[in-house]
Amino acid sequence: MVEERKLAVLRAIVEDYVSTQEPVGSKSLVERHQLGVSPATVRNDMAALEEEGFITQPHTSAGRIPTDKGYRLFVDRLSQVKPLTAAERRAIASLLEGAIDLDDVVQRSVRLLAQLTRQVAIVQYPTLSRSTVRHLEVVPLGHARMLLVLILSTGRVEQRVVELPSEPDEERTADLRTRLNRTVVGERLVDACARLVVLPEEFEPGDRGPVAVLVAALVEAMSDHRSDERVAVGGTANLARFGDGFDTAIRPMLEALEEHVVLLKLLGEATSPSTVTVRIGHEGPYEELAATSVVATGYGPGDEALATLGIVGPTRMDYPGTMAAVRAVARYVSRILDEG
Amino acid sequence: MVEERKLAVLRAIVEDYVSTQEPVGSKSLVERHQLGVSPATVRNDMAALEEEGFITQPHTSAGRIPTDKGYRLFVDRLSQVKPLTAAERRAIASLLEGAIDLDDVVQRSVRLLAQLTRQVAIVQYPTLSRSTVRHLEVVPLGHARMLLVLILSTGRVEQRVVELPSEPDEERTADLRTRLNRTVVGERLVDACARLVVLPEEFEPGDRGPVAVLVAALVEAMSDHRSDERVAVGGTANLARFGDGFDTAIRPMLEALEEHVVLLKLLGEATSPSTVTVRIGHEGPYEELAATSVVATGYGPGDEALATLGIVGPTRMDYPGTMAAVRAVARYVSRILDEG
DNA sequence: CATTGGCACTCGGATTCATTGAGTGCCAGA
DNA sequence: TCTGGCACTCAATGAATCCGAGTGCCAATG
Repeated sequence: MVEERKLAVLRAIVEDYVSTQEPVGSKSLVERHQLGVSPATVRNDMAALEEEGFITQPHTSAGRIPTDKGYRLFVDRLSQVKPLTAAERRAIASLLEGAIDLDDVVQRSVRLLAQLTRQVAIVQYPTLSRSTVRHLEVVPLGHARMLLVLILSTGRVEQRVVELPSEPDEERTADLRTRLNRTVVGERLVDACARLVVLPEEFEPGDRGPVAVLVAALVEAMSDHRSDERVAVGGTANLARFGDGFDTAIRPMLEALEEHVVLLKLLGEATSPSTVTVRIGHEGPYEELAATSVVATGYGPGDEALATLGIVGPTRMDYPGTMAAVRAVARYVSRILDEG
Repeated sequence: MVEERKLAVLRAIVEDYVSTQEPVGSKSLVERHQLGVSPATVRNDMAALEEEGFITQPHTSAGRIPTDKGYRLFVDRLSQVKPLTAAERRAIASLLEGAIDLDDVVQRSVRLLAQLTRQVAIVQYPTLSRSTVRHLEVVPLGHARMLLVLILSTGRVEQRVVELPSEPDEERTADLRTRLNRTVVGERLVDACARLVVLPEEFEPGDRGPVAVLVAALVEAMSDHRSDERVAVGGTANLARFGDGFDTAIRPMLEALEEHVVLLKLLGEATSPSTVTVRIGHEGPYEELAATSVVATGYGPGDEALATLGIVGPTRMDYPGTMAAVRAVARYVSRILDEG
């Protein structure tokens, strides 16, 4: 028995099963692929593959389907990168070029990814932790209320309204604006936070109270939004194509899609845009989603992974194609962030 | 034949069908309700109701199910307002009290509505057209770029970055800020737009260019966001409970949920918070959603309908309970907007 | 005249049973 | 090591049957 052919058989099984969604038998295998051997030989290989846990039969007298372990081997060693078509590349470029701001980029990406892969797409909004503060504006609203507007290098704008113990006069406000900006502009969020918390000490004792209130709101805006990271979801209609295990598989999926925390955990740690992470079935963190796989990667300017994007779909999916699409979108988005 | 009893029969049919999800026959009807007549009599009534188009049989020798027309009659004349339980009232109050800003109110409402009705909930973000301008801030970002921050009476904040032909000096900026605020503060968005477009004429001919650029951005921010109204969606996992017509009904639903324009059309015109609109099956604007009903109502401060919220579910739903929940949430949200 | 009990009739859904065929494992032979 | 042959398994398919909930109609009744 040739080891190499055994792997070829596994590859053929995965490919056939993904495209037909039906258990594949030895006969149809030799018909559809040039394996150069008889069905009986393939059967021997299949028996061995099953022994090793790469494939399994749903019931005796049926063809084989890949196990999670089988998909894993396929993804790691058997699949070739499937280049996108020119049309697809153009579609990506033209759709993303038109974006007007950061949020728009994210929303377009999610739609794009869903269309390309025909799966449910998830795009995390860029994390703020790595970005820097571009400007901080303090706007008095009257009645001792202040609007804080935080503008970040990624283009994101955060705002908070805070209530002060008393209405500060115009001069104090201007002074505050200057000093706050001097403290945070150009700094990374983490550093900005660190410098902010000690800022009140530089003020007159009488002014420390109000300043502390402002600082607290700012620190909250910065760190709060770092943990409570937002995600965009698209292509949920593709769930309807899930196939057989409909209500068993779709229910937990719909629930997961409502919980952004769950989605973030699904996407996992942001990796470099050139590395695509594939998590197959049980490898994921949720037992209820054992029938789904995640294909994800990081993205961000300058090859630095600011956030994660990816897709979720049935374990039985076209991994090479999906991985290519995910990687391509991540690269394009990264490039756009580079320019912005 | 007593006309009144016929209606009682229809009511009983609707109630039973909604709770059991199965066609209801004459015998089980008299068992479960105190109609005081025999099955044979009920059969006569049912024949009449079918003749008039209020009920139908899926196939001969089966029980009856209500038609859209039957549900309509039920909703209009037969259903009683089902008061919420004390626990539900408390849940609404406590969940909504904790909201920190407008967006948070909307997001909490959508979750609340989904939980109460166990349907897919949709809440439109309050329309800006009726709200007034509270403050307008102009922040120079350097490199001839300006940040415009628009704060509205509803608490919503819109921002735009505009690029000017040249960097204005500090004095000009301050002057601009003052004059812009004098023009728009306190005005409704529509009026603010109207006054803005003629504003450049008040400036020196040389300054009109930059001012016009700013005005254009502001007008865009105001009117743009009026048409491109946003909606929040929640409780999609409830789609999994849709029942039988799963993939026929769920597919178009998932697609609709991705298209906010479609959702807005589904919700329809905002009505007064005290009026709950019910659109049953074919009464809605989309043929593909003929198996779904919409229960919606307007909400907003001071009984003025700023936006719409509601739920979408199968025609076979608990209308009285759903209507009560929708109305209750709309009232609570309106009250909160009143205070804000 | 509305109501009721009786009765024949319908027909979808469940049950059973036989058939089919794709697919397997195993073995002897090339 | 591969192959053809062969007996075996078992899900899926379809025909035949049964069951019963539910109906419509009618004659009898208060």
